[in-house]
Amino acid sequence: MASNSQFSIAVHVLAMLARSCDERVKSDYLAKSVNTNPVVIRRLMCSLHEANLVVSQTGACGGTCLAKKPEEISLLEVFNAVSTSEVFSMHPNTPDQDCPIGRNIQRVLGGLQSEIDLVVQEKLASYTLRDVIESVEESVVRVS
Amino acid sequence: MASNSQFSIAVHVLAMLARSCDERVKSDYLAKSVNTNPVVIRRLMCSLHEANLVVSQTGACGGTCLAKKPEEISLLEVFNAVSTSEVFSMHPNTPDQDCPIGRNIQRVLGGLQSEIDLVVQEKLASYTLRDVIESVEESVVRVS
DNA sequence: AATATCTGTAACTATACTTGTTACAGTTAT
DNA sequence: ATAACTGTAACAAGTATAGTTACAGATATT
Repeated sequence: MASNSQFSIAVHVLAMLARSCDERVKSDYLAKSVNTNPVVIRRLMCSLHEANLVVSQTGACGGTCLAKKPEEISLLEVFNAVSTSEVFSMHPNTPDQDCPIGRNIQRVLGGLQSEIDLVVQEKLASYTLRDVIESVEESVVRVS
Repeated sequence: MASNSQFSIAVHVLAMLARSCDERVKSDYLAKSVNTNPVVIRRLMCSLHEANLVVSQTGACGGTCLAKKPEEISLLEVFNAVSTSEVFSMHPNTPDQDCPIGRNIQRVLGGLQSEIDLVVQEKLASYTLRDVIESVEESVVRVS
């Protein structure tokens, strides 16, 4: 229960919202599909709302809708809305600055990290929520 | 102290070994440069040894050397030797199989994960330990 | 107006992962 | 023999994630 699956849940939930068009969807309903607790969904919705990806309404007959059309939501936006960590982390302790390698390794690793982030972001930016829905539909067709 | 920095430490340590050519390097010495405990280094060496990247010798005057030349060690090999997690994780619980989205989302996300892994791997494969050392040396020159 | 139904959010627990640390068995050079 | 290493087990500490309960606040319905 330790690794971050927020992005996976986010894509799942957003696909559900896209399927419901403009009808508000309740966190209970989404939680059942994801197989988790409604509060987990509502917490996630908070991040998605801050990123302007969804709109929620409180009260009876409340729920959540997409804030944009599926083809206007890239997976990069979703990722940035919920992601926390990088592909690899720097060591938290400062290396020995008296060592030629220790003094410079963080700069080199930082550059590598930036390059990797870039290709990941490019890949994520190349897909929208619409693409996800279409892939899901293809799977549905294949299965039936 | 929670995110995995094994890859960063591995690159740091391997760069140190490359700099010492065929001289055996002790875990105490490496630990000082990385600013951590020698056991952390020895544990990491275990993974690197399994991946045939280093050779160690026990006993007095023991220590570790590179098993190959720096230009023959790609960062992808290093990453695969130590990495554990993916860029994003699947939700651990199985989604509701009675829901059209729930039934298919894992397949779609798995495909995305594979694509992302591929571009990350390509990027990592494009660099060797030699490139890292050269970048470090460049930094040294810049600083002095 | 009263009620039922939602979201938003705080607080707490459980679990798992990573690192740091101590300790010691086994190996090797001197 | 002794000293100096690695390999590795065992445990503590810190932190991140998710699950859960509880409740305040908002809103539609009656």
